[in-house]
Amino acid sequence: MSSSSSKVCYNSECKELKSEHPRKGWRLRTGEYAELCDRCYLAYEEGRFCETFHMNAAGWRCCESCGKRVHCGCIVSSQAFTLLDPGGVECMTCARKNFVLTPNPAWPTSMFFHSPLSERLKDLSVKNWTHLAGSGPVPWRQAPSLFNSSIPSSELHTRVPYEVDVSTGINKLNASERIFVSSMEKKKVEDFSERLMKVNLTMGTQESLENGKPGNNREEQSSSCLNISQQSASLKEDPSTPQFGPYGSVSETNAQVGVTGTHLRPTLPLAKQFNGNLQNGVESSADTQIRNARPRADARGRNQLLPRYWPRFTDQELQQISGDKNSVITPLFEKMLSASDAGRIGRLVLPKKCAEAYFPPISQPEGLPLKVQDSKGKEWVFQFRFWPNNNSRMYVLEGVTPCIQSMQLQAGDIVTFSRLEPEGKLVMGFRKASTAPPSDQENETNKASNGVSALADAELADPSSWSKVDKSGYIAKEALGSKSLISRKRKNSTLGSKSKRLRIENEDLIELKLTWEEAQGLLRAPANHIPTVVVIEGFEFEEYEDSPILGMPTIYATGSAGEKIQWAQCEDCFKWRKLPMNALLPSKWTCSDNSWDPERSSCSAAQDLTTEQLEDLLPSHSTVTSKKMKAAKQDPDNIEALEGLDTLANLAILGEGESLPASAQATTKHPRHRPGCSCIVCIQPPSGKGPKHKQTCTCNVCLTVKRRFRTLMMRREKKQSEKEAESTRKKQQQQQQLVVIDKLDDDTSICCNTGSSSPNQKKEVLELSDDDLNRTKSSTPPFKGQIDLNIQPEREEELSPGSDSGSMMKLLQDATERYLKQQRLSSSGGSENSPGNRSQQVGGEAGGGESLSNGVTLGSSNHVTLGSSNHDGGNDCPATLSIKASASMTATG
DNA sequence: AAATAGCATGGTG
DNA sequence: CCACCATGCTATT
Repeated sequence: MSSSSSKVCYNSECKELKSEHPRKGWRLRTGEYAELCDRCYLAYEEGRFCETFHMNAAGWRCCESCGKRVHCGCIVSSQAFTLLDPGGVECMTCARKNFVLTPNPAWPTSMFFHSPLSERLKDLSVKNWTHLAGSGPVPWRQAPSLFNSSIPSSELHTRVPYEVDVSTGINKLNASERIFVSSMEKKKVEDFSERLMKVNLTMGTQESLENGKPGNNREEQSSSCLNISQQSASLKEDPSTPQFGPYGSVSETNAQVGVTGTHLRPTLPLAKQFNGNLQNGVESSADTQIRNARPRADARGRNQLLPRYWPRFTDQELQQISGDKNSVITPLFEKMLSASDAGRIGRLVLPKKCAEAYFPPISQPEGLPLKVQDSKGKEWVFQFRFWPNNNSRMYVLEGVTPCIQSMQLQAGDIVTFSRLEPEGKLVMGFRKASTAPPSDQENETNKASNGVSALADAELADPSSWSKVDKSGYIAKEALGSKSLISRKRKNSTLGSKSKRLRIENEDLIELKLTWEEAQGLLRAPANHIPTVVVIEGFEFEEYEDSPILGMPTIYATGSAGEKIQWAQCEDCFKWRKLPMNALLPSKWTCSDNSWDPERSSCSAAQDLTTEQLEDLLPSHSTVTSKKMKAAKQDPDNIEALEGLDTLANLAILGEGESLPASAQATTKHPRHRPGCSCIVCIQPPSGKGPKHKQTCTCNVCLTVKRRFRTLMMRREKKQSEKEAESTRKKQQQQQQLVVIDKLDDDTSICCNTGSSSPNQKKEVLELSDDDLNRTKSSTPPFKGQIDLNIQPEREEELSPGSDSGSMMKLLQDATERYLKQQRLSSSGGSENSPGNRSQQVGGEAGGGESLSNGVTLGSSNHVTLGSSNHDGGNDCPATLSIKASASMTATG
C-alpha cells in the first residue's frame, strides 16, 4: 500500500529521500497516502504544507472570517477549510469557532461534510469524489483473511480492533446534527447516502484488491467504511499506525480541526445547532449523510444506523470506559437489551447495521470470536456470528451471559460498544435503565455550571427526537432536552417485546397537537442565557446556546398607541404585564423581571390589564382564565395549584423537566425528577395509590393538568386575537361563555368525563377546532403549520430529524400518559370507585374526544378541543390537543 | 428433561 | 413491500 515505490518524498517540490519510515500525508485518489519525508510531513502536519510548497499554485482563497489564505484547490488542504453556504470559504479554525465552539469534537473536519460540496459531489463520479474526499472517507481496510474463522482467535483479537473501523466521528456528529435536518433535507441526505454507499462499494472493492486478498466473502469485502472519525491526537502522533489501520488518514490530522481527547459528547447546544441547520441546512444534512453512510454498501441507501443505536455516551462514561486519558474512545453504538438479550440464552442480538459497520465482517454463520473489554477492563470473548434470516442475516453475540450478569444488566439496560483508540479495542459499557444514566445524574449536578447536563446534551443530540414534524424545527429545539430522554426510555424500553407490545396495545393514546408557533411561544431561553434572534424564512427564531425550556406563553397584541406589545403572565402572581414585543422572557418570568415597567416590577403592583381586556386577548379561554385568576387571588390553595399547573405545564411538555431544579436524587417516579419536583409526574401518588380524582378535584395534579392544557392553548388564542380580534370578538365571547370549563372537572382531574359535554358545548368545540385549523394553516406557511404531538413513542426516534417538536410532544405525552396510567391503575385497582369501567369506555378511543376513556377528560374548556379534534375524525386540527385513552389498560405494569 | 442452537415467525418501521 | 429484529419454536445435544 505504499503510495509509491519511489524512495523520494511524494512532494514533488522536495527532492529528499524518504526516511526509513516515510510519513503518511494526505490520502491519494488511489486510497494510498502520500509518503513524505520528515520535513514535508511536518509541514503537512502543521497545516502549512501548501503555504510552503504551493504558494504559487492556483486555488488560494481567503477565509471569510479571518482572512487567512487557504489553498482550496489542493487535495492537501482539502480538509483545512469548509465551504460556506453563501459562498466563500472558511478555514476550519474559524469554522470551528463559528460553530459554537463546537463542543462536539466530531464536527465535520472536512469540507466533504458540508453541503455545498455535497451538492457538488452529487455530480461527481465516484472517482472524483474519492479524489476530492482525499483522505476523508477511508475505506474499511479490512484484511478478510483475518476474520476467517480459521484464524486463531488470539490473532484475531489483536487485530480486530484495527479492522473494526468505524465512522464514529460521523456518528457523533450525527447525534447532534441530525436532529435538525428537515425531512426534505433528509431526503437529500438519503440520496447522498446512497451515493456514498456506491462510493464505498467501489472503495471497498478497491481495498480488497489492494489487500490482494479477494477473500472468501465478497459481501464483506464490499463493505467499506467511511472513516470520517476524527483523528485522535494519539493517533496522529503515532505514525506507526498499522498500514491497514483504519485511521491512516493523515488528512484528518491535517485539519487544524483535529479532534483530541475523549470528547464525544456533542455538547452542542441544540438550539444553536438547530439554527445552524436552518441556516445552512445542507451542511447539516451533508453531515448527516456522511454519518449515515454506513460502511456496508448494500446499495440500498439505508445504511444508516437507527437512531436508537446511536451511541449516547457522556464524557464521563467515556472516560470511565477508557480509564486511560490518553486513550480516545470512539462510541460505536449502543443497544437496549431486550428480554432475549438479557435472557439466559446468552445471545445478544446485534443490530445488523451496527454489526456490519463496526464488527469484523464474517462470511460464515459461525462467525468469529470477538474480544471485548468491559469498562472494568475485564476481557470477554463473545462469538460474533449471524443466522441467515430470510435473505438477510441476523447478527448475534453469543456467550454474553457472563458478561451481562457481571454487569448485572437486565432487559431495558443499555449496552454500549465503543472502540478504544489507538489500540482499537472493542469496549463494552452499559447504562442501567433503572437509574438515570450515570452521566445523567452526575452531569446534572456536576455540570450545573452551564446548566446543561451532558445528558441533556446527549439527549438533545438524540436523534430519536427527530420527528415527523421536523419542519417545526423550532419546537423541536425545545423538546430536545427533556423529551428525548423519555422517549428513549419508552421506546427503547424494549424491555422485551412483550411488554412493549402490551404497552402499545393497552397504552392510552394521547394526541396532542399544536402549531409550531404555539409551541415556539412556550420556549424560553435557558436560565442565564440570552438568546439571539435570527430570521429564517420570515420567521424569527430565538437561538439558544443551550437547550431552551418551556415557559408560560405570552400574548401578543397591539397597544393603544398601535405599538406591538406582548402580555406576559407572572408565574408567581399570575398578573399580566405589558412588555415590548421583542422582549425575550426567561424560563420563569415573574414581575420582578419586568424591567420594562419598574412600576409593575413587583407582584404587588396592580395588573394594568382588566379582566375584560384579557378576555379579549384570550377569547376562548378568557372566561376560564379570568376565573382562575380571580380564584387564585383569593384562594391560596388555588394559587398553589396553579403553580403546580405551571410546573406541570412545563413539565408535561418538557417531560423530564430540564429546567427543574435538580436536587439530590431522583424520585422513584422518574429518574430525572428530583425530590421536591412538582411536576405532574412527581406530585402524583404511585400508581394505584392515593385518592381518586374527582371532577372537581383541585389537587395539584388535577389543576396542573388542567392548567397545562390551558397554557398550551393560550398561545393560539393570542394569535387569533391579533388577527381576528374585531371580527371574531363577538363570536369568541359567545364561545367563551358556551365553552364551559366544566369538562375539566371531570372525574379524574385532568380528565374529562365522558359525555359530560352538552351538545352545545360540543358544537362550540368543533367550531373552535375548525377555526384553529384554518388559522393555523394560514399562519404557518413554511412549516406544516402544526406539530403533531401525537407521536408514536416507538417511532419518534426514527422520525425525521430536526424536530424537537416531536420530543416536546413526547414529553407532554409522556407526562400525560403517566397521569393517565395512574388514573387507570387507580381506578382499576378499584381502590376507589372508579367510574364505570374505564376500560370499557375505552374501547372507543372513539371519537370524539370529549370523553377520555380513562376518565381523563381534558376539558374542551380549554378550547383545546380535547377530543373533538379527533384524530379519528380525521380532522387534523392542529390546534387541538386531544387525548385519547385507548382502551384496556391492562396494566402492563 | 434441560439446555442449547438455529430457524421461523410476525410485529414494526 | 421490505428489512429488521425480538422472540417463538423445534431439533439437537
